[in-house]
Amino acid sequence: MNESDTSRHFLRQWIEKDVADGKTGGKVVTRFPPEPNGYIHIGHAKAVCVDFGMAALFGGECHLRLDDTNPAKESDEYAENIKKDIRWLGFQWSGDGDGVESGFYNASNMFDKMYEIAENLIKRGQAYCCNLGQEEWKEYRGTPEKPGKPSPSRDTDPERNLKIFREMRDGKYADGEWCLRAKIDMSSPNIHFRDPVLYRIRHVAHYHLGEKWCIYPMYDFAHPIEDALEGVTHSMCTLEFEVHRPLYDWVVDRLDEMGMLVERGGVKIRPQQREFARLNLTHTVMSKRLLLQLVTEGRVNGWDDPRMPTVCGMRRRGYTPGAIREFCERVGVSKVESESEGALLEWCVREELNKTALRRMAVLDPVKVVIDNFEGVREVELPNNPLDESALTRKIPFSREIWIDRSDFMEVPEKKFFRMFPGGEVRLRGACIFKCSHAVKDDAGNVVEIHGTWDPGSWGGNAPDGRKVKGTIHWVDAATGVKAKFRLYEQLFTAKDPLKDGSERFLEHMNPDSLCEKEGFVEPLLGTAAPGERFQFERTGYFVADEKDFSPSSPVFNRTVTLKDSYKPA
RNA sequence: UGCCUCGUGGUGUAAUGGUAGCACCGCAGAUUCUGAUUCUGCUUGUUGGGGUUCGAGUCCCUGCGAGGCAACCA
Repeated sequence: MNESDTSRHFLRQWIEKDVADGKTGGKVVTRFPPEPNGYIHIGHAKAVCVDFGMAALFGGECHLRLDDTNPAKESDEYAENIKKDIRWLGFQWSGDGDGVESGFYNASNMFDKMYEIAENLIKRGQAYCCNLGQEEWKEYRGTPEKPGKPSPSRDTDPERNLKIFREMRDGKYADGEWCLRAKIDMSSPNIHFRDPVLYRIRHVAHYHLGEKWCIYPMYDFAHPIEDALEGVTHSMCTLEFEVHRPLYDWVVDRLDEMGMLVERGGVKIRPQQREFARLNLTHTVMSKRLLLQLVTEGRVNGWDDPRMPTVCGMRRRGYTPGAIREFCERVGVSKVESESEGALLEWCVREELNKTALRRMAVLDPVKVVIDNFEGVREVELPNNPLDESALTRKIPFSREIWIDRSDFMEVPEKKFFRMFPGGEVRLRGACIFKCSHAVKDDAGNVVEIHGTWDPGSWGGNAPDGRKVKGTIHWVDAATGVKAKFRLYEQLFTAKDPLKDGSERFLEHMNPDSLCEKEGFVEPLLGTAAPGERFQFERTGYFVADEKDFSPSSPVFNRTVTLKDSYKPA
């Protein structure tokens, strides 16, 4: 990615201007703030690319901050996997790798500061404790069309508020009994200004801090504080937070009044929030809740199921970090809610793998071919990657009996089928020209064995008389081929938008054929592949040795993506 | 019917008052020992109406459409 390739989208122009205006104190600082309550998916990957990408573009830094302000749903397992996935995507926060991790933050590490700020707000008469119940709360808040009305506690004096707030902290009250609210404007057209809740009581242990707190800050209060205290200059998030922005600015203003904004290069750093459209992908769902449902109901085999849009799922599928980054670059950044096509992601994957994946031959649905006039064993030499000479070549044994794919044979060829059929000639990739004589069938009419002869003058693949053979098919030597399992993946959902009938009915759109398991043979070399290693199986697709289930004695390959196929029977 | 945001080919995005461009998808052809790759060509677009301007996708007004906001979630 160089500068001219990068789109000059509105966020970039925004930051450019702030840098020019000297607002950043010499360093652009962004942040990626996931909540550790699930695995990150391709949608988060776009945010990671934007957050880390913009920082890198301006020579600044991007913090990884776990926004762990709601202990009810968060866990260390999620936290660790988020870090792993971001590293895998190819991004680094300051100090990652040398154990310092100065660019890594937990929101929960700022709880002391947040509490102090909350007390300050109370003392300044800008926040108060409120004990409205759920129902009353709703009634007092009003609706978007109707202004709210003040809580009876709105004008309690700071002294008493401070006392109650400390009692909240000390565990004197039950969940929901009291909360701390900002004192702003109950009649604002923006509901987030109607005295929003700043702190709520939650008698729940925090995965990171244990029992230290029983009150926890709300996102709208915590986020601007985190940004400000970390010296973040540009805080980018998704569109639904646009309405929260005035509140974000309100908190930053209060921090400014309290003299709590950090200074850098003689400049007071005022964090600013801007919003861009989240990534949506066709034929999948992106909501953490729905993905969790797929996992817990066993509709897929875990968060890292290769059909999942999670980063760990895509990794297991064989997608590359580079392809994912390229995809995020290509879909662009804007404020238009849109749905990108999965085809573009697949194109990015093929684009990279075509250049880098070693070529191999694998037969997924084997049928035996006997070359009646072939004797002994010969060796075929083929390039590991015809696009990259430095990848060198490999040698593959070839003998009288081989496996080919069932789909490469037709007893009665249709028009424009130029693979194997009785009476026709086909090239066996890298080996020779073969003329099929007949097929042996079982009682049910299934082809069980194909016979024919080779042209002894054609070793290497070219006819001695220069005659053209249009079709070339792949094969695996039966004597030395290695048995292998293949997992063929397709879209998890048949509908472009699985949520079109509402999220409660999205399961109805699941693709029953999203996973198809096959058993066949691969060329001998593949028995020693490393888990996670990616290949192109010629004429078939890109595959990866499964990172969990592959072993030399029982090779398992996941299909990453098929090769483009322009074969259309006439 | 409150407030906020957004409408450019099938999809995603560019054009920042001056020739509507790029990519993916699709289609057609060339090359090819992968029906892949590569190469060439093609189809398809500014939400309607009014206004400002020499000139509007861009600015203004208005209609239409889409989305967001009424968790003590993030």
